[in-house]
Amino acid sequence: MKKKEAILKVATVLFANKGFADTSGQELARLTGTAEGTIFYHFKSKEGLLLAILERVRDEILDQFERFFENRPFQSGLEMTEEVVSFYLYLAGLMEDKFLLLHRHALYKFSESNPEFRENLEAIYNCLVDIFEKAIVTGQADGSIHPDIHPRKSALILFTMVDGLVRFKNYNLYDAGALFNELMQTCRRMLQADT
Amino acid sequence: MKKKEAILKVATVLFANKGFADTSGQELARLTGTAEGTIFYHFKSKEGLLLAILERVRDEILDQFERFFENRPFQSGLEMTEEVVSFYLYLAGLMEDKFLLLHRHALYKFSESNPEFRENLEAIYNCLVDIFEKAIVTGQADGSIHPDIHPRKSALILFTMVDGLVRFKNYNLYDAGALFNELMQTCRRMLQADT
DNA sequence: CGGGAAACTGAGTGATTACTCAGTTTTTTA
DNA sequence: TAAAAAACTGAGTAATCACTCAGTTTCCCG
Repeated sequence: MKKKEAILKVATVLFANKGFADTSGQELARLTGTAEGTIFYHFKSKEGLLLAILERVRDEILDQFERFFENRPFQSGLEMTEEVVSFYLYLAGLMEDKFLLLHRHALYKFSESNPEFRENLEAIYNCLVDIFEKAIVTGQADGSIHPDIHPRKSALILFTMVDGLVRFKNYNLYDAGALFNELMQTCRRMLQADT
Repeated sequence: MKKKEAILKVATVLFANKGFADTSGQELARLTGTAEGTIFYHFKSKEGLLLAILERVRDEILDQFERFFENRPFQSGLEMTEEVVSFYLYLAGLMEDKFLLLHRHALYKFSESNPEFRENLEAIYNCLVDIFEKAIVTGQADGSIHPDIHPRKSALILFTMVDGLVRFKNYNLYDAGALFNELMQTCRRMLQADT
């Protein structure tokens, strides 16, 4: 069981940073100190290995958000939204490789032929969007968020924004950290009720 | 010259939709009706072909925005911003393959070793962000955009949002078209001066 | 211990890859 | 129209790929 763990760990980093097609079984074996055959003993194929990684990432992200919400009192729906955005960015830093992997095209390519990929991706994305939506609905109930806002659609916009920022950061296109305050301000302006 | 054009055209579609590593010279030759040797007669390598495509995409995008601004009167900076967002989304639909290609990891991987890739990517991104920034500055001058907004940073946030939506659309994750109105409303709320 | 199961090995396989090159066809030019 | 230049060809090459399999080691349980 030790080697299986090593393969999953190393493959996550390589698939995320080098890409699925550009990572060979040979390289994977070398870096994990295993024989190439071991990879195919534990996983039926390279695609199967990627799927196993995706399942882990889904579990981890869903688990992290579950723990985030445990016994956390929010002053208002607007504050809840802001804290979720903040936590998402924190998580993307903590699990950088895994979020990078989620932006890889290989996942979406396999999704077209293998429903298991799509199910896992949908579970992750829906979890995130659902949380944003719930926060907006809460905010509309307590008056901190403007009633004209469409909860689902705005949740998607919010997600687009945050996820896009993570992408920029991971690609080193712009200094995403410097945009944090601006992002929070944008969320507030976008959502808040008239004062 | 006819075959070179065909190779560039077909490779753009394949690299964008199948990926760089997953597109072979053999397939490219078959679909363009050329011999595989022809590809390497016109481009020194597969990487060189990708670079040639990227240069075309840059030229095309920069050209499109130049033409967009020709003799176009904007009522205000805020309106200008909204129209730029709108045009960006229109362009992403018109040049779907090319925008899909811009989200491919191969480009960013080559950017690390080949400065020509990075220069072209930066030219594209800076063009887009600069336009957003200029629109915000204009809006702050004419009073349609809130003075507290940081032009550059907000331009980046705006770009993040729009580009993220394009990504969702291209990946068929969510119906981006349905989010258009919400996006425009978000831009307005995010930027507009107090009323 | 003993023995069966699970984990692991690494040489081997056929397919595919990017790229080359010597030669042919087409186009341009004088 | 002849010669030079440019465009094009496709068989060939060495390397790499994902994956297999027959055999070995390690582990667990009675």
